[in-house]
Formats: sequence, C-alpha cells, structure tokens
Amino acid sequence: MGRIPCCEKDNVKKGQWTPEEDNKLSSYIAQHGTRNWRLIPKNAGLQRCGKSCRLRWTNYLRPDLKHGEFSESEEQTIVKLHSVVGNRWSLIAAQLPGRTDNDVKNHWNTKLKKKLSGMGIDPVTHKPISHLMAEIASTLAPPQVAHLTEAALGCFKDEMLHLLTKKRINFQFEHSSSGTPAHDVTDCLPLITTTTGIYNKSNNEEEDTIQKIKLSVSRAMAMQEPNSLPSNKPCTLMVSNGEASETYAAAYNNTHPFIVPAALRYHLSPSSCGNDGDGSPWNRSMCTGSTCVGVDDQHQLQGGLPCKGEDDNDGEETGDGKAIQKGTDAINADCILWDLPEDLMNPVV
DNA sequence: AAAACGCACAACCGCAGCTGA
DNA sequence: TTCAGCTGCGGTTGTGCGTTT
Repeated sequence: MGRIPCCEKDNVKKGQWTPEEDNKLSSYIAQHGTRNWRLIPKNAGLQRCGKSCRLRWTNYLRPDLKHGEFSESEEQTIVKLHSVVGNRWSLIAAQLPGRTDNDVKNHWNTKLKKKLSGMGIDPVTHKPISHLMAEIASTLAPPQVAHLTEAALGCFKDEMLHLLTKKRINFQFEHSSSGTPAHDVTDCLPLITTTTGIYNKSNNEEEDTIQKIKLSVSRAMAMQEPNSLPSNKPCTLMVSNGEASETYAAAYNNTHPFIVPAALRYHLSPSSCGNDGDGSPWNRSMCTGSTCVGVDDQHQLQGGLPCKGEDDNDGEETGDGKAIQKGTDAINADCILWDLPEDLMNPVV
C-alpha cells in the first residue's frame, strides 16, 4: 500500500525552471487553460511533474502576479491578518492582489517575523514578550517563573541581536521634557531607539546589549511596587524601533494596554534584583553591577518605586501636556507603539 | 582573492480536503 | 457510503547571489 505518486518519479526533471520550459508551459496554458495538471506537462511536452507545473504557474508565471518589494500597506495587511488567522498564507494572500501564498510566506519568514521579534513582539501570538511572561507567571508558582521567563526571553534574544547588531541602538530613560520630576509613569519607562547604521559590536557590547534588553523589559514590567497595585492593573511597555515600529503601530490601531499581573511584576521588580541579596536568577542575571546601580540612582528604586514623582496619577496633566488617564498607569498616545487591539487579545492559535 | 556566511526566493514534499464515480 | 484521484496548502529544503571576514 501507500500513496500513489503524483507522477512517475523517474523521467521527471526537478530544480530550476528554464526560460524554454516557462515558455512551453505559458503558451500551453494560454491555449488550453489549467484543467488537469497531471496532463499538462505531458501535453505541453515538459518533463515535469504536474504539481511542479502548477506551482510554477501559480507562483511565478501567472500574468496577474506582482513581482517586487512589498509595500508598507501590504506589510500592514499581512501583520494584521496573521494576528487573526495565523499561518493561513493562502487566506492572507487572497487579500493581496497579485501576491501568492508562497510570496507572503517567504516575506513573513524572512522579514516580518524578524521585525516583530526585534520589537519584542512574539510573531506567533502577536503579544508583547512581557505579556507572554505575564501569562507564564499567572499559571506557575514563583520559583518556576524565573526560569521560564528567562527561557522565554531567550527565544527572542537571537532575533533581537540580529536586529540590534545591524542598527545602532541607544538606550535611554525618558524624562519629562521640562526637567522636573516625571508625573506621567511613562516617563519612567525605558525607551529603546534605533537609528540606521552599523553597530560595531564586540563581545562585551553584545553581552551588554542583552543585559540592557533584559533590564528594559523587566523594568517596564516592574514599574510599580506590587503591593500598591491591583492584580490586573494595566501597564505599557514602550519601544520605539524606527521603521518597523511605524508598520506595526499602523497595523495595531484601536489600542488596548496589556496586563502584567502583580505576581510577575513582583518577581521582576528591580528592587528584588541581585543587589539586595535576594534576587531571583532572572534578576541576578539582568541586573548586574553598574547597570543596576545606575538605574537605581536615577529612578529611586529603593522600596520598589521605579521612578520619581509618580505617586499621584489622578487625572492631571504632565508638564508637556500629555493627559494621564485616571486610575491607570498612564496611557500615553505619543509613546505607546504596540498596545494591542481588542480582537488580538485572544488570537486564533 | 577566496572562503564562509547570510539572505531571499524558488521549488519540493507530504498531508488534508474535495470531488466525482 | 466508499474510495481513488486531484488540488490546495503549509512546512521545509535547495539554490543563487551578495556581503563579510
């Protein structure tokens, strides 16, 4: 028993198509159409499998195909649809005139996936990495969380490094433009900016970059002292990343802040890093030496508060006019680039 | 200059669903 | 209802070319 092969394996050519073969196939299909792929190679005088002919036609020879770069709006469409339907390439391609499922799939695998990963967004779930960590934390006991969050971040490390080593990266912590203590909690969040240019890396710099990524993510998640927060109080990780963020921000309008449970924030809180002698493996690894001390100095981490002047966000305005949403940890429209729309909070898996 | 590496794209493979006898 | 054949789909691999070392 066994599956009947779609064509006789011997006597069938494989590999790259020649222009002559393309011509034969095109002219045959132009005359007779695409009915019965099994007969087409035979009738067209091609030593190819019918399947191979179909693929060549649908992915390359079809006259209505668009060749060349994907536009910004096409990329947005792919990202949007992928967040909803997953790897249903044919479905996604159907919304992009002139593009094939193979085109979309290749573009996703070579470009878009890396873009999203580089922004700290899981390309499978379309959730920020911190959201995934939060989910891990909400389902596991604290001792396990540290190891699993470390593992989760590890999944992104390669992609991040890939991006970061090609683009200069500046880590900075945003402060209110007036120079006065921040009132908007987003002033305390890490801002990662990249500009084009070659990042001249060394091993130390690369390691330093990893440490900074970890620190940035964890600090964003640990903005508040856990005891002072309700368990599902929203917070926002803010990352700016050049053109990738534009695409992604455009794809994800109708924002919705993601939730970081207090359990995880406690676990990742800078106040519990290696410096206090009671840090988890995660915090020890990301909060080493001068990095931790410097942040501590800047943002008053003593007592678990990651920044100055954030005590009373009761609907006032910041110095630069940014509205603060009463009762939340600040929703800053100028800065939030990757909050999720409602319909993506429960993505199809 | 050449080898190694990375990337993008093309093509292949095998499975699943559909269709018609 | 069953089953063989066909088609479509998604994952994976192969290949050629440009870049880096």
